[in-house]
Amino acid sequence: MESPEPSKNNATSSASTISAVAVNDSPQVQESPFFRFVNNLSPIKQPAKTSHVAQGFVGLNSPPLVFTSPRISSHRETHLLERPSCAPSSSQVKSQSDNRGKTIEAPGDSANSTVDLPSAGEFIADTVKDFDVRNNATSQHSSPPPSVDKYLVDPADIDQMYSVNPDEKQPKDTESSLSNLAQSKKSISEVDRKDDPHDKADKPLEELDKAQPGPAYVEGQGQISGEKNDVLMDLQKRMKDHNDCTSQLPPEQTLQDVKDWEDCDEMVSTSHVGAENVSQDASEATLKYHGLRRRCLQFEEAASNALGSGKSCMKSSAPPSKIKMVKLCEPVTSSVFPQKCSGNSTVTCPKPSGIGLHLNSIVNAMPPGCGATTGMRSSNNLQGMKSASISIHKVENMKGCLILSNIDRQSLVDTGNESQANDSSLAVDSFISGSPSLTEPVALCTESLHDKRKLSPTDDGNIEESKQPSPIKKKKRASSNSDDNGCKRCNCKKSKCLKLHEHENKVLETRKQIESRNPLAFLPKIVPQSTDLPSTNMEEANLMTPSSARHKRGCNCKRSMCQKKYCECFQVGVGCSSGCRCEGCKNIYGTKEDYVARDHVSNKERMITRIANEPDGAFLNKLEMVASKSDLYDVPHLSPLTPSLQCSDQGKEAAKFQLHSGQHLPASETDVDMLPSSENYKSLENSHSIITNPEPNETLETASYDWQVDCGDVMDQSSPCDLVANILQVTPLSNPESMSSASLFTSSTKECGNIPQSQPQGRIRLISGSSLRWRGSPNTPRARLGVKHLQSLESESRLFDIMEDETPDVLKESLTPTKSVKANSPNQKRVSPPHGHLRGLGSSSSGGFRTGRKFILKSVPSFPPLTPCVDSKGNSSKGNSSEDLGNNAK
DNA sequence: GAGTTTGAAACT
DNA sequence: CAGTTTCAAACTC
Repeated sequence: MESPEPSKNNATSSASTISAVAVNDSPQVQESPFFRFVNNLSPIKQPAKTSHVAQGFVGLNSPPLVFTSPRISSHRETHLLERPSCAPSSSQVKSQSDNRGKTIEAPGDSANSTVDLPSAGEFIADTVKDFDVRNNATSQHSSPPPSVDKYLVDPADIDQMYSVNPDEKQPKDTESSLSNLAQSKKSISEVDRKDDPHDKADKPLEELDKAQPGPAYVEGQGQISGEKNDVLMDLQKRMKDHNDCTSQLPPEQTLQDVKDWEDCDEMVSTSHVGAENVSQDASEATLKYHGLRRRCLQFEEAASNALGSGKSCMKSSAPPSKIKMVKLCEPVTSSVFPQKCSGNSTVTCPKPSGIGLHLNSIVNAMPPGCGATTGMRSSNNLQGMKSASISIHKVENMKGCLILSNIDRQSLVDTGNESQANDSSLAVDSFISGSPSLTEPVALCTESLHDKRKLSPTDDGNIEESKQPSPIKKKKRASSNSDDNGCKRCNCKKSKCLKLHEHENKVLETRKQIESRNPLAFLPKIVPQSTDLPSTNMEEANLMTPSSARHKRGCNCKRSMCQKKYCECFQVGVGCSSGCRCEGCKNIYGTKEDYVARDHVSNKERMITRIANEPDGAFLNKLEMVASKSDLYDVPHLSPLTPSLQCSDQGKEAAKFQLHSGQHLPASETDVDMLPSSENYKSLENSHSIITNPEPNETLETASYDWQVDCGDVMDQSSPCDLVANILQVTPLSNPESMSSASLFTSSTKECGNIPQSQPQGRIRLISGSSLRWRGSPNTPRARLGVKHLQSLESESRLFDIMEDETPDVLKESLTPTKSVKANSPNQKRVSPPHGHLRGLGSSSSGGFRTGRKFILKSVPSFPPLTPCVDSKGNSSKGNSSEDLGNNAK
């Protein structure tokens, strides 16, 4: 940070980058005619610092080709680091608008404008090219999976990138968050190369603050050609439809749509990159899209934060952290949520889903890069746009991930920067706790997390006050002697405690060493319970007790009964879990004994309540309507989509499996694989009656029967609303990207590992059925259902295996479909799944689902994987997820 | 503030 | 893996 030396840049920058730096930095270059020319172009004639800005600015107005080449190269180098094409695209659009808005304003404020402009302006031209190239390659894939790959980034690279601009990671405004993020990402590379580290740290923040989408932004939209307007309008329409359906639509679709939009934006931006201006209408539409993107991006951002949090968080200081904190808090309480949402994005605000996005942005998105364990979540964040529950879940996960990532970063970054470690911890703490002070030690961070959950949404910034008013807390803090740096002070004198600030350097070194030996060494002890389903309403928020989080290692109390601070679990305000070896546990936050049962029940209740409170009542209504209209066996108009059919089949299979094996599949698994058809859904609803009067004339019927059987148990516990809710949640699963949503379920189920999953299964199944309706593709003949059913069987069996075993090995060992089918299906009719067909649809869906499942599994782990998570990649994800889980468990 | 209790960590 | 020792924090007075 301090010294923008070539050496630093070398890691990420190419020769071109170096050259650019040299141009800017070297006095010779500055004196060169070219440099003069550049400076003349931009109002800012400051040396190196502004130079890059000027370049960016110049690029916008009159892009000198000379700079472009290095930029392009640099940009492309960082290209890998950047997430999906959409992010850049959005960034481009936004950057343009911002730049223009800034350009208008810029004259007055050169410093700020310069800062913003460079990132946006510089990259625009370059990025346009890149995007064009990308679009050629990737635009064709509207499907999420390909984009997911893009998300994969080398953590180290990401770290470097983000580390450069700590400020950028925490945009104050959600509106600006996207643009800022994109800008930051883009600008980071150049800024690092060109700018003085100080500038990086200080100015970006200012820029971000000013970069907020204001009138200037709208104005900046400028003018757009009629065609573009049409396109934008079209997009807008779609967006509106989306919004209407978004809550209803499965995350998958949402993601796809978002991506589509992004692609569209990209297309627009790229095509018009030159000097195009976007009309206000278009801008509005784009803004909406941006809102969606923002969500996605925010997830990414969150992930990025986790990755790069080290520096970004550190210097961002209170404001950014606050902002994020707010976002985090939002999900907790629905009441708060709307307010905050209203401000920024029109599209997402009204719905909790929007919160989810924000949350997602904050949390789980632990992108591949997030520290050692974060990887999975980020992907989830990206995907889990819709359900508030998902968002909440993500938020929690994000918190954990952020913490972890930050911590990890601490250790990792510390090596390079001593101050960073402290800063990162602070950032983490501040970020999590939302306390502006950034004074709490990392250890407290986890507490703040839990406390937050307890806190009312209104508490926003001051968690500390709201935390545990009990004197104990204060005492603890006092004892901990957390200093301003966020490092926990202690009185360890004989233990060579690394916490002692006196030995900051030693601490850093030691940490580094320790980290090298054990990457997870500095992970937070408290891990947010991934199984906890996100809560959209107050009830759920209330449910978010500290017990929702668990001590990573668990306590070993034998005398204190976990009622005193001797107990680590109690200390951090979390309930004891199965991992605890305490005796006579009486932890007020939750006893070990109650942990399993309570968790299971709570998850179920949360699901129900969330569904009931789902803001998107329309969606539920639709589902109900569809269900009412369609008969179990006659649902021509409802025509379940092919995926749904598969799902239904799968669900049946799952049900069969349960019946025979007696094992309960986690709902998440079934959710992922199964897209319940309307028929199935209805059958589920009528499961009881069906059971009594089964009419399995056809394979489909049989399947429904099985479902019913399985659902029977579920139905007892879950109301139709649950089914609907489950369906809603499940729906997203159809898309691979939607896996994030699915991940919620999976995660919950996973953590609940000990908990009987009978109910979850039923829910899952039900969900799958409902999802079918929702998605209802054009009519699908029953025959299809039969075929798909077979396919679904395979997928289900695999899912079963995966779900049953939380361990990665199990996940890897996808059960052969035949195995599960034979054992499970009471009705031998469907036993043999058509492999070919499955691979076509099912496998694409099932395979994709698998992948998605895998993703889910990964996302579930509270800790980010050390290796960059490959969310999109099923196999890798499986292994990683499992590994992560194992690590987390440990 | 001193002394005791407690659990974690390190060590054997 | 179990037992012991050391240590610092939590707790009590």
